[in-house]
Amino acid sequence: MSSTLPSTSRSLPIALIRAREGVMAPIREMLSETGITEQQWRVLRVLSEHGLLDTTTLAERSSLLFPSLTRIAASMRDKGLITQTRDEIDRRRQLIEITAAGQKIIDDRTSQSIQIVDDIKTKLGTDNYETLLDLLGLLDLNSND
Amino acid sequence: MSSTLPSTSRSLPIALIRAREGVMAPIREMLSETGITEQQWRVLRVLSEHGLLDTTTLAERSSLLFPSLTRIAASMRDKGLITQTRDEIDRRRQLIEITAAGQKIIDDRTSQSIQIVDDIKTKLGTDNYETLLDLLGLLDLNSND
DNA sequence: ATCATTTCCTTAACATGTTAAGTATTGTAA
DNA sequence: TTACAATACTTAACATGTTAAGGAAATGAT
Repeated sequence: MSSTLPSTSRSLPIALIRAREGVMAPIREMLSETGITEQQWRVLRVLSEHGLLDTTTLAERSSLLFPSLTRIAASMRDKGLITQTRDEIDRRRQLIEITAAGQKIIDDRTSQSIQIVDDIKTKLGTDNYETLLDLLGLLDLNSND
Repeated sequence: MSSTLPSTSRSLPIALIRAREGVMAPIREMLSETGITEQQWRVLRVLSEHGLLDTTTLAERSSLLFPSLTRIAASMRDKGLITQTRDEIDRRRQLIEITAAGQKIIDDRTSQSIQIVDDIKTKLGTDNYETLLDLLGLLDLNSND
């Protein structure tokens, strides 16, 4: 198909990193006053949306590797943002739930978050925004091609 | 524009992370035998394309933060993949260049890299691939909107 | 010339990414 | 029931991401 590598300025991995920087910059700014990281925000969002989850499912839905989530969950438990309990039926499993304090971090920033998403939609155009999500979905390993 | 946050399954930051996973998986597999990381590969690619570069320009073109590049460059120098020299005119600057050993790592894997890119183009379709790069470019902070 | 500012880079500290090895519990099959 | 395999995590070790502080050289204003 091609006979040469694309210029690094037209490289998909680099484009993905830079796009992520652009998207995350305002979110990070929003979170700077909370003392939580972008990853912890993602965990809170997933827990808020799905309720009680085991660690494996939480890792998958928040796109975090297991060892990262182990550390992040410990840190979030210490901050009182989540609770961890053992599944009494399958004692290997750990069940994680958001606390009121964790939910409040989300609730207090919902309108600001919506504004950030809307700014991106405006920048791209809504059609392009949806197209972009669809194309990115095609690259996802764990999707059904 | 919107009144609710998107579901986390339709979140742009998460979609970007997952797409990156999908794109990088075969590249990581390719690099596993070399002992260099995905970031070091990026540095080699940029240096190979642009020749001698100062650290600031190299960081920008390889999309690495300065402190990361400081560590990565030290490690790559120790491995003999790059050389670091001081700019004699502006002695604050450091000039970095790829070595023959570094270039060989690229040369030995060029066809395999092209194949990986082609696989992605095939998966998306070439038009979609170009569209995706263009849309991602719109999200880049440092681009001229 | 001198001092403050800016630029270019390094170091530090902590969080996460990544791979591999380890532990405890459950499932399975002889 | 016992031994082997699989599952659900945890820990370890090292690399990178991220923010803040620091150091050295150049620039600019006085």
